[in-house]
Amino acid sequence: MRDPETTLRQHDLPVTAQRVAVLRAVSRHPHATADELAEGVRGELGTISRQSVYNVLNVLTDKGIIRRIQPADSAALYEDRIGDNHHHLVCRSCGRTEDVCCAVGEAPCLKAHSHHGFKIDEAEVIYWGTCPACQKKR
Amino acid sequence: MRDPETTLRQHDLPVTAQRVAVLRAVSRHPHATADELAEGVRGELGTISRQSVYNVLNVLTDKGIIRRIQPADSAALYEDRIGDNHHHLVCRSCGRTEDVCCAVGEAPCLKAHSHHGFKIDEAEVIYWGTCPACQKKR
DNA sequence: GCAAGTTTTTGACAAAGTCCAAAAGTCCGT
DNA sequence: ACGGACTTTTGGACTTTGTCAAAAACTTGC
Repeated sequence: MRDPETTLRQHDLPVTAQRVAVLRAVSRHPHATADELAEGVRGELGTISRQSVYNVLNVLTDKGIIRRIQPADSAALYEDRIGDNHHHLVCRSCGRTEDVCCAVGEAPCLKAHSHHGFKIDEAEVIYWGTCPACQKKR
Repeated sequence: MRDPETTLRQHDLPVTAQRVAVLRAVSRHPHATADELAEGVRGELGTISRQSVYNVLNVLTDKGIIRRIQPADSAALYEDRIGDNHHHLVCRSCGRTEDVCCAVGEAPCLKAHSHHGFKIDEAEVIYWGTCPACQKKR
């Protein structure tokens, strides 16, 4: 992703310190929650309100600049990488999240076209399992 | 699904009025939230506490009697159909949820074996789109 | 029936987000 | 630069979804 300010201008968004800092935080910490990102931003800006973090994340998500994923039993996570159709692998016991390239050929999962008259725009895949560290623990 | 009492006994669960009623409610209303199910149960039993609904749903989910799905921006939904590897289609604007049989051949999506050392036990697929009713509205 | 062990209930609590109105900032034309 | 119009940010209250804990009420097996 190019630098935050340019990205914001390309999407007709006024450039504010908060938005720049949130974008950088998302870049630095992929798969972070809103609260974790808020912490990251505070390290850079000093302070930011919880509401602003949500505002910014919502705007950026709406514009397609970042992507929100919401695994079960966890707060929403945000990430930088967009448009490359990758999926996620989540550990059931610790919540650790990893990226996974689409497993078979090119996006076979998207083929459920027009079922029930729905217009489908995305297929989201989440693989559930146990990460190496948690396998050892038991 | 066979009758609720038999199902409970098969899993060594004491048969209580609440459990039977919740099971029936899940059967009657696939893809309902905990609150909607509570309403359904009240129509049958008169009253049930919110906590009991959660207790029962958790026990049933743990035993694999029902399945919980948790689409983004929605409370958890519960359903009867288990073990047939079907997925879900969710309307972004109204939240309507439909079942979808696995789109291509037999569960191609499950093939992301052992990525990152994870032991994968389930691949969950959610198709996002717009349902027919919401397409008309705009 | 009775004892032993589970469930259910009630009420308080926690996490993640949203709503609202006031204060502060950004951008654009001059 | 500067001012005004418009957008963001803030802070606080509120909502939703769900969990925790202790007491009261059930189920079950003998």
